[in-house]
Amino acid sequence: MAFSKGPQAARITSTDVARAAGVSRATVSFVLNGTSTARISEETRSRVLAAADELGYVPHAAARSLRAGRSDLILLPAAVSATGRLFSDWVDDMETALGERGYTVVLHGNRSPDPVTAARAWAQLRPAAVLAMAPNSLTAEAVQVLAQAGTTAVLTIAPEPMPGVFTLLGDQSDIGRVAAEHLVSRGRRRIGVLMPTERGLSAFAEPRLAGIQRVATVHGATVTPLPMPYGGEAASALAVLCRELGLDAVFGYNDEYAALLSAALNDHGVDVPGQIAVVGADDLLLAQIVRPQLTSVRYRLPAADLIADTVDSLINRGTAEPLPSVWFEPVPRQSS
Amino acid sequence: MAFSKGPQAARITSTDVARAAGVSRATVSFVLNGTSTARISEETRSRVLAAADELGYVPHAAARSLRAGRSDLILLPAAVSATGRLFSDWVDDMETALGERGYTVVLHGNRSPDPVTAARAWAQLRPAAVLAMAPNSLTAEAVQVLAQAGTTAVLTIAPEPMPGVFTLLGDQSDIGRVAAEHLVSRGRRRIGVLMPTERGLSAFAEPRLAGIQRVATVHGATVTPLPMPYGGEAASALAVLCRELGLDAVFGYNDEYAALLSAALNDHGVDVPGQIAVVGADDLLLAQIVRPQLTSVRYRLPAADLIADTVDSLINRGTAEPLPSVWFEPVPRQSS
DNA sequence: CTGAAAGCGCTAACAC
DNA sequence: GTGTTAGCGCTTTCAG
Repeated sequence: MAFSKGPQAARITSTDVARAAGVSRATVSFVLNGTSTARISEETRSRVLAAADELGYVPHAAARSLRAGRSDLILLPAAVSATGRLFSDWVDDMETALGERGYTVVLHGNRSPDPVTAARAWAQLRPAAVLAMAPNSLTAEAVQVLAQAGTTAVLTIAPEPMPGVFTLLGDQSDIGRVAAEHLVSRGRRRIGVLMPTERGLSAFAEPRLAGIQRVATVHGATVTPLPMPYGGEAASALAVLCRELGLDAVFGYNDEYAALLSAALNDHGVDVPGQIAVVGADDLLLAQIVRPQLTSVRYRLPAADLIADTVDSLINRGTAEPLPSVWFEPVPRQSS
Repeated sequence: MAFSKGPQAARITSTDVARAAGVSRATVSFVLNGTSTARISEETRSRVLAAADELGYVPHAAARSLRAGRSDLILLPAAVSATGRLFSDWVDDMETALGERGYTVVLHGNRSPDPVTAARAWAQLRPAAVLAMAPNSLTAEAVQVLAQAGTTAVLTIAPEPMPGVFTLLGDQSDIGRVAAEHLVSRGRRRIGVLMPTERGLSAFAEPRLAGIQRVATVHGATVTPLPMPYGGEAASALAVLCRELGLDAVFGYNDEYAALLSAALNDHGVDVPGQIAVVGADDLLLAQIVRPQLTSVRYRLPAADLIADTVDSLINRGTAEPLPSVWFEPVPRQSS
């Protein structure tokens, strides 16, 4: 496709609007922001609005927040690809809820090697709030970086409260714990744990593994970590390995990986759950689609509206009421 | 969890760095941006760098781009939840590829009723580029809004070139066409078309339906649109309806919806593909996991690196070489 | 009720 | 080589 740039369109600023409406820039600002300290006549008001509309004026967010000293940007660090449907639906709801409260939500795919580097990248944008939902995405130093950039509304999920951060109490290792307790109660003792090799997922996978190991130790079960990239051949190879190792159960990291492995086991003539039980996590619809239907671990976050109110309060008052913990429960189905 | 705001951290600006290093703000700027017009002594350079590091200085992106008249922000309007794995992997690759080229990629979940409103929301951020990959997310007027905001690097996918926009040639209706041709060649004549009711998806679903209708008309097949929300009960109800309507094939919108329906058909004793053939789209791994394995339509986008180069060229030179079209092909499996 | 004026933090001519 | 200076587009006192 041939493509060449059209003529550069004129850049419209509030000065242009002011000139067109025959008022000062200050008046334009008052009208457009509905500032109540200044009373603007209805006639002036509509003239300004008409001029802005006519010229196709769009305010410059950067200039606005630079001057105002606050921004309406909320940063949600998350790699889309590392996002199951459960979380992405929640993100969607958060965007809606925060949008209704006047914020601009933006997802920032996080390619940083460590929390401080990541925090620096976020801090450049001077967001009003950062919602760091991935485990271990924050350290004290990272929080400090954000604070120095003026972002004091920081929210995260962690096993215990982090200083200076609004912490949603929740522990990924509980997912492992719940899954392991379920498997052990079903008599399984040789548990494999699928570890996805995709970047960004080990932060979730490691604690899940740890949770399983804790339960296993108590009940004298063995735990074997099984690295696996998301793909059919890898799953097939791993299915063979599972049989060779004589495992009687696999925790599949989440439903997607678990379903992949379960199908591969099936292809290799391994009966699920007869020979090997498989448990996933996230309780995606996928778990109900596949056969055998997949046992899963569901987690629930507080409702988006509740969290949005919290974030809003954090931004405006610097403090917020505690929220209920993140909460995990097993959903037994055919695969275990 | 109780939470209260800690002490407000001091805001560090380049002035602070300059003072700490005993130089002017200009010198700080030169050092930090590696501006080559000014020669800075190695000694000054390292003193500035040390001071910046010491103070934990993070540049203010808004101030920077306000002054420089250009931003390194690239906006990718996309609702995470409306994103299949195929697309989200591509997004991930784009973030990496553009990140390597010095850009900050940000996803903007698009809750706007129309393209112009959406464009206005994007334009507020004055991005260097907008990658509007969802069909029909752009109109001439929306492009105009972006151009007035200084965003001339706009990329989209559309059936034919849009003026002022770098258009990746590709037509969602081809997905429907490919699917319908496949079904017709297998002797199917009573085709149902699953239409997801989730917001944001009709832009994809409508053209796919249109593509199917075109093929059906030619071959004397009937087409029945079947609205369905993403969920187990809805799928179940629809399975019953499919049987009642005497359909012999269903195009499932994409693999996720198709798999859901296929499982529901199975639950209701309908043989797939014996009685009803099911075809998905996107060729997700899911299609290989489910039984019967799902026939799908795969599409391929040009490689992320290629598109990143195009975007870079669009930003810096205002023009770019044509790219290969988006490309669709059927992937026959057991379900049809 | 409206306008003049002072910056927010930063960059890039242009001086020295 | 390094510093001075003039803004980028906007908000917000403070006068009138």
